Formats: sequence, C-alpha cells, structure tokens
Amino acid sequence: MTYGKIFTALADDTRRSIFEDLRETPRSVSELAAEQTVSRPAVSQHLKVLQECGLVKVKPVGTRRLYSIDTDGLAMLRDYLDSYWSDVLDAYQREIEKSTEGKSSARNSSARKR
Amino acid sequence: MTYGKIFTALADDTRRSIFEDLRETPRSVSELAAEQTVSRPAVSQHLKVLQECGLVKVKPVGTRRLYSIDTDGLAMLRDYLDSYWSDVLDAYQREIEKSTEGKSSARNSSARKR
DNA sequence: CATTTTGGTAAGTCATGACTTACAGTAAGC
DNA sequence: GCTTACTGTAAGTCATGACTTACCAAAATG
Repeated sequence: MTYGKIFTALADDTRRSIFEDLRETPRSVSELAAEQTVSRPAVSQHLKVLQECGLVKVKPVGTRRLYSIDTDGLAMLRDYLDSYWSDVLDAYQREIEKSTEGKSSARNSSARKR
Repeated sequence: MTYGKIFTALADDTRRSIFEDLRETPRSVSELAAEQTVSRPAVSQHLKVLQECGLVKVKPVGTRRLYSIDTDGLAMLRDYLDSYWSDVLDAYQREIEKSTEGKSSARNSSARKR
C-alpha cells in the first residue's frame, strides 16, 4: 500500500525529473524550479509529494529550504523489487524445469552481478 | 522516459495487485479477475498497460490467454534503482565527509548484503 | 522597520485515466 | 454449424491530480 505512493510519486515526469536533479547534491526550491519548465509553486507541490513518501527530505537554511534525497524511500523500493525478483525467479525456475524436463544442463540465469 | 510508463503501471493499486498475483504462476484473465474487485474488462485493460511496458507477457492457450511476469520490465526498474543508489551514495558520501571533517572514523553505511 | 528573497498554500481549471456496460471475435465441445 | 467459454475493444462517466495565478509567512539585508 505504501509502495503505491512511491510508484505514484515517480510516475510523474516532472516529479521524477526533480528527483533526479537531487542525485548529485541538495538544492533549494528555486534552484530546482530553474531546471524545470513548470512554475515554482508546482515544484513545491511536487516536493511535498516526494517528501510524504520518503523519497526526499528538507533542511531549512536561512530563508531557503535545501531538499535532498531520502534513502528511506529508495530502500523500500529496492526491497520491493528484491523480494519480487526472488519470488519470480524461484517460481519460474520451477516452470522451466517442468517444461524442459530432462533437456541439457541447467543454466544459472538468475545470477546477479554487483 | 520509458521508466515513466513502468512507474505509472505500478502506481495503480489494482494493477499492482494483478501484477503480484502473477508472482507464483501464470494465470488467465478470468482467474486474475476472480481475485479482483473490479470487472473482467477492467482487468484486461490493466493487463494491456502492464504488457506495454514490459512487465507482463502473454501466451495464448486455446481460448484462454495465459499472462505471466516479463522480467524485462523488472530488469529496467532494477537498473534504474541501482544507478540511483550508486550516484546518490557517492554524492552524499562526499557531502558527509565534507561536513563531518575530521570527526571519528568513517562508517561504511553503504554496504549492501545480498 | 521596510524591503527583498524565498517558499508554502488556496482556489480554480483542465486533461488523464480507472471504471462501467455493451458489443464483437475466436477457439473448443457437442 | 451452433452453442458455450474466454477475451479484447468501444463508448461514456466520474474522480483524481498536475498545472496556473494570487496570496501569505518568515528569515535576511539595508
């Protein structure tokens, strides 16, 4: 259920663009807005959404507010995907073994480099 | 850009529920619809969306159509996240080192078990 | 303290998309 | 061939949410 908010947040092009602007370094709202085609209030609204699902966090500095990536949201997303991979690979490995009964030798296609 | 379609697909609760029903084994449209609260045509429409972004694939069997997870979409999502993690962790590690200059010893918080 | 900079919020508009029911097509069973 | 599953598509409705402009609050700056 909480995954839904994260996926929804990253589904919007503008919002994902803002999020990606924070890859390198924290930025203020105005700085972020300068990179976008939409108005500054729009960026503010997007940041609110990103913050509410743990993808972004704020730190007030004077009159400015520095936004940065919150790894909590990314971690949730990563865990969701990881569990998916193991489930799917397990299940489909069984399907494959069932349908290729006795053929050649097993290929380990589930290996993941890192 | 193509990430957007994947995130959009998984943003919808019903669609994500359908997608998760395919974790264990391929299923027909009717089977999937039986698990959902919405109508069968709605499920068909959702499957179309999931298919268009590489999250699901079909295999006709008689009059039925067996849907199953397409790992292509999952792989794209995984790669997106992975690149994000490395970028973010690198960048923010530098920020941390800059602001905690000379304090105690470095903690390796970026380790990832697998 | 007045002004400026910065940014969040309110209200209203408009497009998108998640449903529904009705319909059309294709493969199996008799 | 005719009927019976099983499914995709068309058309229309309705809620959501991504924008806009206008406004308000708070910290720096002179």
